[in-house]
Amino acid sequence: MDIFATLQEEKGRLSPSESRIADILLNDFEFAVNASIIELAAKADVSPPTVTRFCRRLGCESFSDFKVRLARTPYIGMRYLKPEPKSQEPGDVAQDIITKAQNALFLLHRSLDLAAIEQAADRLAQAEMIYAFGSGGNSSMIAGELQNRLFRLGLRITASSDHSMQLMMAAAARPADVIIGSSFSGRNTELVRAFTLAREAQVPTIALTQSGSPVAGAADITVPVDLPEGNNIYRPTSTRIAYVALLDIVASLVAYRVQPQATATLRRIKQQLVVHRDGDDRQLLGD
Amino acid sequence: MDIFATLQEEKGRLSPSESRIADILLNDFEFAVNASIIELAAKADVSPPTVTRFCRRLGCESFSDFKVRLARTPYIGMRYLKPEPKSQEPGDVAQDIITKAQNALFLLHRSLDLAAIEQAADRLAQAEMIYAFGSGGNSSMIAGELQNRLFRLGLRITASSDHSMQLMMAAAARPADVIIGSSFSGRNTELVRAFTLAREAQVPTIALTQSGSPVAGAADITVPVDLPEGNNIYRPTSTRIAYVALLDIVASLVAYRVQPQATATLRRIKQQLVVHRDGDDRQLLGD
DNA sequence: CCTTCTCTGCAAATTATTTTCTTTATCCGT
DNA sequence: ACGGATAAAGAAAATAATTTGCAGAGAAGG
Repeated sequence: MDIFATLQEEKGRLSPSESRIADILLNDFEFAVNASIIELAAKADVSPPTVTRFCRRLGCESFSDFKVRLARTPYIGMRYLKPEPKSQEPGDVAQDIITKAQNALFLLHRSLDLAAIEQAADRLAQAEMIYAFGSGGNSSMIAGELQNRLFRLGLRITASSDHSMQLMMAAAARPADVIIGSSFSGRNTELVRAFTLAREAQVPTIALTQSGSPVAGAADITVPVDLPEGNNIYRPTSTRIAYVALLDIVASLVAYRVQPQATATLRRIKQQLVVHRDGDDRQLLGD
Repeated sequence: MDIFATLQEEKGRLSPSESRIADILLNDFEFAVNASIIELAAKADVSPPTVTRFCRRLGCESFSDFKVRLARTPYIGMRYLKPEPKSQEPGDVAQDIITKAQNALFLLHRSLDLAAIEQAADRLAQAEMIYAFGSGGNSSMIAGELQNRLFRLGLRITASSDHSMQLMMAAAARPADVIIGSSFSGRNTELVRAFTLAREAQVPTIALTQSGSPVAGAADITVPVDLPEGNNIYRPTSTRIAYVALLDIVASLVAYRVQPQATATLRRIKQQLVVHRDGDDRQLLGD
């Protein structure tokens, strides 16, 4: 558990002095990670022992343990609160995007619903046919990636970003199949319609979307993805990265469930590539 | 600059005692971040002053500065050396994938060629028409994403994962256009062919690929992506995540270069979505 | 108004880190 | 091979940081 999560929980119960220490952590992380206990105490206007006690309360062994944990928290999370990047310099832009992406991964990891993911993996592994739906650019990429990942495991899967096709496919699907759909906003009403249709036909549905959203409500299994979004309209959403990672997790779990079949399929695919290319089999599976 | 990068540079020049300290950092990171200078010295079989000197040599102010930097490095980088994940439990798999992804982002950030990126962004921003090429699943996703990101900025762009189409498009392109292609392996010979064709027709080309590879050699501008790959064939490549992030960086820089145009285009796109959906404009640009 | 509890700082004790100084080992030119 | 220079590394001392123990202040509750 990281420091800031604990801090969140304990917040109400902190004494005035301790709150002042907490404020410094939140407002001046840079100072806090680099400060000695004496400097930190001075800045918070408390005595060093109070800082030690504060650390203990947060579940740390000692001040140095606290420092290490503090430094190790993907403090990145804090930056969401900070204003947008300083400049348009490539270095700053790169730094900002990498940070946001790492942050998104961190938040994803913290909020993963493993039970839902496992359920989804079970269903996918057993499906006779998988339909992957997603529209609007980002989600269509996710649907495509699902196909890209899962066909390699020997699963039967098709992806579609076309609403009309999705409806027809939902109508054609059978109870042994699975429909999996992605919606970043959770407000893709056409996807809701397809899910509803599937439900009537007893076809199981999995949604990768915001929890509590219409899309989530229409699916049998929801793998929730709840991340805050940046507000710079020029900035592509780091949420995409989180979705791709989530998808990797799901695909990996599916892979373990269908392992023998997957190994054989992968071998055939790889062989095909090697023969077709230049015989160097160190290359990736698919470019 | 992070500790491990410096360590890499200094490696050859370290004395025996210092090498022993370095070994501990590399082999037992967990111990190292939590140890006091005395414990670390004892484990390395050196005296505490030697540890202090070691820290200074690595560019740190003091041992505590060293500790903080050590703790803050996405130490994740180290895990590449470690064996594959412990189990098939969802929690472990998730942890492993998130770690690998963060690691990939970290390595990407460290190795970014900002000059090349800037050149690429310049070219893209000025292009009359952009052709995005990529095949084989992963790279076709990247080509699609390029389109998904850049059309929003008001740029004219089409993506293709079809080799024959790519050749025809390369032949149809004019010198004021730009061809941008992705290849994870750098060995996509069809892409090399398309680039070569483009070069003959004086159409500028940009490659997102491994540096030193055939694809890189055939392009005018190469934005290098050089990352080690995991070796678990069931594991999708975290390199994809790095590519997506790289693409975000490029797209952001392009956005700044075409800002007025982009703002107008984005407004129109957003308006379209709001009207078409339920009038809630807090939703993402494209699902 | 007293008791009791919590919060907090002070000073002492402990522990950690750095500095200084010295020894040892190594390298190089004669 | 021999001295001298230089670098490496430890011992001990000095300094700084951290924790502990204790006691006072103040609030809450009877």
